[in-house]
Amino acid sequence: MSTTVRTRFAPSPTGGLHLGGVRTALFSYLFAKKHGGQFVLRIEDTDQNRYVPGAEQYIIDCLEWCGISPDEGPHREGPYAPYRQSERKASYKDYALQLVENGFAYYAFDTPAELEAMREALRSEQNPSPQYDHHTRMQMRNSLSLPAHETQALLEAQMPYVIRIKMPANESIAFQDMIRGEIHNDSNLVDDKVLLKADGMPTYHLAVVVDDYLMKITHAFRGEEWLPSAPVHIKLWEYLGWKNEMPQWAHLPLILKPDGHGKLSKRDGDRLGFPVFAMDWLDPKTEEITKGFKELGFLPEAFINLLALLGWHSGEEQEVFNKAELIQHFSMERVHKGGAKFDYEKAKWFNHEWIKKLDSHDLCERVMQLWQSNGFTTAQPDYISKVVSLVKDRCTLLNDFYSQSIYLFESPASFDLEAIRPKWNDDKQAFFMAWMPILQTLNDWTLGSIETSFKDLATTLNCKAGELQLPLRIMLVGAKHGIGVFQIAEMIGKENTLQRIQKVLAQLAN
RNA sequence: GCCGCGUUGGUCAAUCGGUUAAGACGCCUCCCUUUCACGGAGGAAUGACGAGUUCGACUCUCGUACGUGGUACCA
Repeated sequence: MSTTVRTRFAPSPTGGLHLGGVRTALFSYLFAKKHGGQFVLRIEDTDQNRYVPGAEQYIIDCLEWCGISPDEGPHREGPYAPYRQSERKASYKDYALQLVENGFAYYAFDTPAELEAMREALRSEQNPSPQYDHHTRMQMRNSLSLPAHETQALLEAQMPYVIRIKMPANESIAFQDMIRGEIHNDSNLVDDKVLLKADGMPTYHLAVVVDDYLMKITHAFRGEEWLPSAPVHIKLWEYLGWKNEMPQWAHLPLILKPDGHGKLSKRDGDRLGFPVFAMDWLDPKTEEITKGFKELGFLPEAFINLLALLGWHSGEEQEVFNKAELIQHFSMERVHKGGAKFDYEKAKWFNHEWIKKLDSHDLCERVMQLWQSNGFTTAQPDYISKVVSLVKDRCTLLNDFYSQSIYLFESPASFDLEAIRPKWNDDKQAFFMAWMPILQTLNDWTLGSIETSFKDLATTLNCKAGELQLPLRIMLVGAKHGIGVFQIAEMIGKENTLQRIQKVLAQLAN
């Protein structure tokens, strides 16, 4: 018997991947890798009404970008293929029938209208959502309430049916959750969930149990929203005779909206101005684009780092972890029980830390790649490399590199003259007029000598060097920001420096 | 309504019966810098409430409140 850890991520490709989903995948991945096991991707794609084409590939792409690609899944060969629920359709029915045969499930012929009628009849203030359960099932049209020959007749007449689990009465269903410990449920309060739909497709409940069994999953991670249906799954494992192979469960806490309440959803991102998807998602049905962390300039390292710290904590002071460190430090005991509100400010801080932490060659590669894809490719790689290391401290997102360094590549489109004018005078004009020829003849074009010539001249002309620096900055950058002025002059070279000074001097004269 | 899960500053959170209740983000002040940042120093800000157990409770138990999830032929 194998003891290899096998975790799985079972997303539904109905709308893409939001933060909660990626985090489930991440924790599954970290746990599997920590124990030298495999991480399996299993696609939940049998809801034809909601299926979104392209979503599966999108999920695979997101996981790859995050650096947590599954070892097995629809994107690659694996011993338990196929990994798409839709392609496993045939086998689920057999298991459902096996359950019926053993008395753990039954055929139900009720039409949607009949179901609605039952709910309507039983609905009250005390019970706003009546269930199909051991209280009501004998009043419904199913193989439990009908005589055997009638059931047989309906079946032969091809009457549409679903298969429902027969939840036992008066039983305490308990299971062990890796995060929450022992959890109890009263079987009387669990309804007879549909296992096989009228179209022959399994519901999640049946499919996930069958697949986890067949794929030999040892540890199942999912969101806390699945906790209420866990007792159904527990009984299924038991009824199918696989109790000893049941995986360990881990129900991850929810990621909540940063402001109000509730689970974080796609709409919150639009509303509050931050991404909730890993990468840009173009919904083929609505043609709507949802912005992703990647496109907004997040590094995948930072993304998984911030996600890992949302609901998990190492217990030590370290907060910035690379993937290897996450794997090493990760432990289920330190996963939180309570939901965590997402904080975009902290998310950006993580990215900033990662920009500073990244090897400068690596960082430069990524910046160049980004610029290339945006059609901005001007300078030589070694110049860009120098620029990147000079400005990286002031960049929070990868996209900031453009705005933070554009003045090192081209002359500013406009100059903030209003920042200079109030204190501009003839002395300052005279200073720059005198400085230009000095620069012109400066042989050693380095930060140090440029600065020395600037300060020496200021002393000679009895000007305050400090007061001249802001005008010079405006001349070179166009605005009140950027790296050291003399550094800028050195970077852009003598010709550009003189040109920009002249340009502003001319504009000030008008 | 019922059931499940949860609750330490604005946010992420440490603590696993005895601490001045860490740290980080954000915010504020100062320093550095005659730009914007980075960096450095400091500050404000936390145990939902009520009982009980105990010499002692943020920590254990119970209750209440609040939050959140579920209550579908959706996942």
